[in-house]
Amino acid sequence: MSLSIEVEEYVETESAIQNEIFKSINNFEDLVYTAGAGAGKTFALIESLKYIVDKHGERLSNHNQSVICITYTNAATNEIKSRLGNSELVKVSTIHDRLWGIISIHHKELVLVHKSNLDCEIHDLNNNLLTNHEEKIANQFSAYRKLPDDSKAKFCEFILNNKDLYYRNYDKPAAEFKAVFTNDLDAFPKIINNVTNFKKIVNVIYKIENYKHCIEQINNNDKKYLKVRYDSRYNNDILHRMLISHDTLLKYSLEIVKKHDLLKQIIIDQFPYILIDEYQDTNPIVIELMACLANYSKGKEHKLFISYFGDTAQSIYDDGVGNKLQGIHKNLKVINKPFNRRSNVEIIDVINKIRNDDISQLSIYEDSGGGSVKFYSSETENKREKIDAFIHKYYEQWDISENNKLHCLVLTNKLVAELSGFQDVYACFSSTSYYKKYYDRINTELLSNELSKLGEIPSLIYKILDLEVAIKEPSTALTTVFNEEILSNLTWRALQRLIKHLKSFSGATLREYVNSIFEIYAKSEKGDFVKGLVRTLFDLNSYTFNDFYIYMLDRLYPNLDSDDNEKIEEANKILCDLIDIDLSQYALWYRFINNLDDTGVVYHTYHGTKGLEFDNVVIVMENDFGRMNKNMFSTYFKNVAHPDKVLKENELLKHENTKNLFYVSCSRSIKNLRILYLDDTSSFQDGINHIFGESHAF
DNA sequence: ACCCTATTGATTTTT
DNA sequence: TCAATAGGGT
Repeated sequence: MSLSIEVEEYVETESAIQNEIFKSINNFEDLVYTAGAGAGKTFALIESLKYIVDKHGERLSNHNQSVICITYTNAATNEIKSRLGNSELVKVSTIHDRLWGIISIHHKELVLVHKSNLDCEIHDLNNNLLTNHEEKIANQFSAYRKLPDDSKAKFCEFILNNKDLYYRNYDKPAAEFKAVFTNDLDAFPKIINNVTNFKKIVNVIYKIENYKHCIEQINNNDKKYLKVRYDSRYNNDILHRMLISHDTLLKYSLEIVKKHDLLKQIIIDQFPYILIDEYQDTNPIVIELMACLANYSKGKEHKLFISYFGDTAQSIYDDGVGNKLQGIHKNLKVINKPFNRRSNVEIIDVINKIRNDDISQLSIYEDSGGGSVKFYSSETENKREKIDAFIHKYYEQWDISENNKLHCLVLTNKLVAELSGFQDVYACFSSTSYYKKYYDRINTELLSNELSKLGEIPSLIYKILDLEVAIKEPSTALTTVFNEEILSNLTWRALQRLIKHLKSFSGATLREYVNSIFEIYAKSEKGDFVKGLVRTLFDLNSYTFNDFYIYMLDRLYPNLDSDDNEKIEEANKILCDLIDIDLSQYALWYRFINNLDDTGVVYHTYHGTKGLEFDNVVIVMENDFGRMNKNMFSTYFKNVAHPDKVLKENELLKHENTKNLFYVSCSRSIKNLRILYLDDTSSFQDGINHIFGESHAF
C-alpha cells in the first residue's frame, strides 16, 4: 500500500497541535488530548515526554524529581519504555505499580484505612443480612431474618462451631448437603430449605466473624496484622488476611491522599509532571485522586502538570472513566487532533460515521484512496460454514499469505478457539471441574499471550510443547533446551546419548508423547542428562506416566471425593479426552498463544485488537453478545441514525458502549474491511445503509 | 397450575 | 456470579 505524500498544510497543523501541548507543559496547564483511532496518540505522548526531559530535565535532576507516565497495561508500559529509550527521569508504569510504590511505605496509615474499611464492610454485611429491603437481597436472607432473635444467636453459634463440616460438604449436591445438616438444624425451621440461600447466609456470618477477628488482631498489634499487602495476581481481596487487590488499592490510595496534605506535598514535590495514557480506561477513582492533587497544587511553589491522552470513543471497559473525565477533573484544557495516519480514506469515512461526534478525522496523506469497505448479511443457519466460506472468499480475493494476513474479528474466545482449530483443547479445559468453578479464568489461563498468566496445567502442557518444538526444529541450539553450564560439563558420549533420547520422544497425541518421555526416562541410565531434563519439566513425586496423570487430575479436579464413583468416572473421561487430543491440535494452540500463525488467517476477539492495526480485516457480527446483551447489535443499528431518539438513559448508555466496541473494531483496518452479519438484517437495514451506504447478501 | 428449589452454562478485558 | 431453565412437590 502506498499512502503517498503528506498534505503540507495538515502536517503544519499537526505540529501546531503538538506545540500546544508543549506550551501547556511549560505553563502547568492540565490538559486532555483526544485523538481518534490511528491518529498517533502514543506518538504525541512520547514526544511530550521527550520534550519534558529535553527542556526541563536538568532542573528535574537537580531537584531529584521525575516524570510519571501511567499506562493501562504492562504491555503498554514495555512498549513506551522501548520507544522512549532509557531515561532515569521518566517513570513508566501502570497506575497500580506507581500507587503501591508511593503508599506502601506508609504502613500505619494503610492499616488505619484498612480497619475503617473493615468496619464499613461489617456494617454493609449486617445490613444485607438483616434489613436491606432490596427484593433480591431480602429474599436471599429471609430464612434467617424470620428466626427469633435468640434463635439467630444460637444459629450463628452452631454454624461457627461447624466450619469444617460446612466446607467439607460445600460442593455436594443440594440433597446430600441438606442431609448432613438437617438433624442439627431442627431448631431452626426452614433455614436450610433452600441450600443456595443457606450458603449465602452462612458465608455472610463467617465473613462478619472473620472481619471482626481481624480488627481485634489489629488492635492487639498482632505481628501478622501490622501491614496491608497488595497482590496483583488475584481479582479479589481477602480483607481478613490483610490482603487487597486492584480496586481496593485504588480506593485506599485515594483515601490516604485525601486525608494527608503532607503526602500530597510529597507527591507533587517528587513528581511535577504526570502523563496518563488511555485515560478513557482509567478508573474514576484515579481521576479523583489526580483532581485532588491538582487542586492541592494550585498556588503552591512546586507546580504540577497533569495530562490525559486518550479517546472516549474507544472506551470499551465498564470501569473506565469514559466520557466523564471532565466532570471529575475540572478545567482541563482540551486539545483534539483531527487527523488519521493509519487508514485509507474509505475506512476513515466509515469510522467517522460510526463515532459521530466532533472528532471527524481527515487523512493526513494526499493520495489516501485505494481501500474498500463492504457490508454483507446472511441467514442465521450454519453460521460456522458461512464464516469459513466468507474467509475463504477473501483469502482468494485478497491474495492472503503469511506476508499479507487476513485478521478476522469475532465476539467470543470460544469461537476464536474453534476457528483457530483447537476447539477440543478449549472445550475439554472448559468442562473440567476447576474451570467450571472458576469459569472466568479459562480465557486468561488458556489463551493469554503472556506466558506468565497461563494456568498451571496449560503452562505444563505449554512447556512440553515447547520442548517438542525445540527438538523437532533441526536448527535449535541445545542451549535453548539446556543452560550452557550443564552442556559444558557434558562428555561427547553423554551428549550423543542425550540427543538420541530426545529424538526418540514421539507420539500422535499428548498421551502418547508424554508416555514416550516417561518410557525413555525409565529406560535411561542413572546419570543420563535426559533424567534431569524430565525432572525440570515436571514437578512430580516420581516420574511415571501415572504420576503425571494423577497430577493433572488433582489440579483439574481438586477435592474429588474418593467415594463418589460417578464424579470420578466423569473426571477420568474428560481428562482422557484432554490428553487424547492430537498433538497437532495442541500445536495450533501453541502457535496461537505465541502469535506464530503461518496460514495467513488470524482470529481475534473484538476487544483483544485494541491498539493494533491490520491491512485486511473481516468482522463477524451477530444480533446477540452473551446473555446480558440480547439484540446488542441489532438494537444498535436500529437506533444508529437517530440515537437521540433513544429515550431512556440506560439505553443510550448501551448504545454508546456498542458504538465504541464497533468503532474500535472497524478502525483496526488500514486498507480492506468486510463485515459479515450472521442474522436477518431486514428490520434495521436503514441503520446499516446509514453507515455503509448499502449492503450485500452473502 | 403454581411455587419453590436445584442445576446448568455463560462476554469481553486490565490491573 | 447469576439468569434461565428444568424439575419436584403440593
